[in-house]
Amino acid sequence: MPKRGYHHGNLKQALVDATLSLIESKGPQGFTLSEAAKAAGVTPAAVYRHFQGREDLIAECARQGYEIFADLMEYAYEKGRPSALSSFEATGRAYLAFARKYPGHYMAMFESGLSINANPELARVASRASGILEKAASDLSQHIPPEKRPPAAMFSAHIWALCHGVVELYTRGDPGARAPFPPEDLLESGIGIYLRGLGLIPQDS
Amino acid sequence: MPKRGYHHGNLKQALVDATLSLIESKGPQGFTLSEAAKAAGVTPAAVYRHFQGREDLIAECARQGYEIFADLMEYAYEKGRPSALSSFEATGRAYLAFARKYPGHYMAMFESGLSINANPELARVASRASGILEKAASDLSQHIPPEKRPPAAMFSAHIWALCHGVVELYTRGDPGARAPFPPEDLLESGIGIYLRGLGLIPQDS
DNA sequence: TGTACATCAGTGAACGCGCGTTCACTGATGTAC
DNA sequence: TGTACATCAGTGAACGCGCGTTCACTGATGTAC
Repeated sequence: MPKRGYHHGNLKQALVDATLSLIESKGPQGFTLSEAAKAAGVTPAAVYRHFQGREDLIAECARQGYEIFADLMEYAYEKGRPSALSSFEATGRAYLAFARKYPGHYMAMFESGLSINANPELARVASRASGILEKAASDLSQHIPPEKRPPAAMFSAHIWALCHGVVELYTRGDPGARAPFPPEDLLESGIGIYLRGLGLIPQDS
Repeated sequence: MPKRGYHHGNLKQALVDATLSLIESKGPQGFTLSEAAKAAGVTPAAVYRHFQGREDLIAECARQGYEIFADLMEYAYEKGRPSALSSFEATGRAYLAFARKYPGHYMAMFESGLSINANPELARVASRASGILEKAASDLSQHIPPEKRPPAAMFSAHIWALCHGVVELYTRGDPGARAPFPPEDLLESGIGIYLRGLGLIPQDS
């Protein structure tokens, strides 16, 4: 990061990075544009060269997050093939891994309260991410007899909700949030029981 | 609410109520102490007669929320008896119903970022709430053969996470959050599949 | 019933502060010739 | 290679604003006698 001199060189990304670490430590509403500027070593006014304001800055963090997230999900999905089951399980694991590894991005995406649809670019990249999980769910649903097959969108929503709940409740380092089990184990076992309920894993395994 | 005159009469609760509706509309970090005071028809300084500050005000909202929440869960649990299964399912439904009916409380409890353990009274009432779900899970686990019985705390955590995920992802009126299914149905079907996976509901129902 | 007095909830002014945003500017960089 | 000039990223001062918090105060209420 060549920061010396009058011109920063790569201020836009430096601001995003500063914002990400502020979000991580103080929450998406817990910091100011001025703080982000200072953290990037720059005057608050300089931010306006690259972003329309605070909201826009957070949106860019979320956008980059969705991009990374979708890539990870895609990679997990591909790697699990050709087994639909292992693909599906891998995407669940990837979800949690992402939340762990990129907490700032995760919070910008899911906890900042920004409206996805207000920003077309954001909507596009977000739907790329969710599309992959839906694809994995749809592949998997082929293995359920048609007459008792629930809509793929439904169990992709179940898994998404379970993943999100585990992240929010058991992953945060909040003093006071006691995690009864490691989140990874919790998610793994939860998904296992769920898939057994769908008849996709033998009952006695 | 007798508000006329110099003395308010019930300012403490009026402040809590004002805060709850501010949280509901602007998020737990999206309002100021001064706004809450103004909404209650009072000078910001008056707040300090009843609370130590903003944080303390939110904590009281959360405390009242946990109290209501625990009562609802308890009621649902009792009402489902003596069937352990129906008790368990009822607590899941109660969770979602609470989140829907008391969004301000819910956000103060789960999205405000306040540390439960920093406030002993808050920790006490919060554990009363989670204790009920764990009890329901423990009752239910008696119906699983001991050798394949997972810890009750584990599947209470699974259900808690699923409930929370459904609320966060599919209940919020955010423009852009399309809910593929009504949250109630999503939760109901998710829990159903999960319980089938545990062998507590016949596979072909 | 009336009066004196203690209590205490809420006031309003004051404080220092950091915010977001604007603006004319400055000075580094890159390019044309 | 050198020079003139256009570009534009970042500066720093300024603005009006609302914040949280403190303080001496005021005036309503309740109670003792």
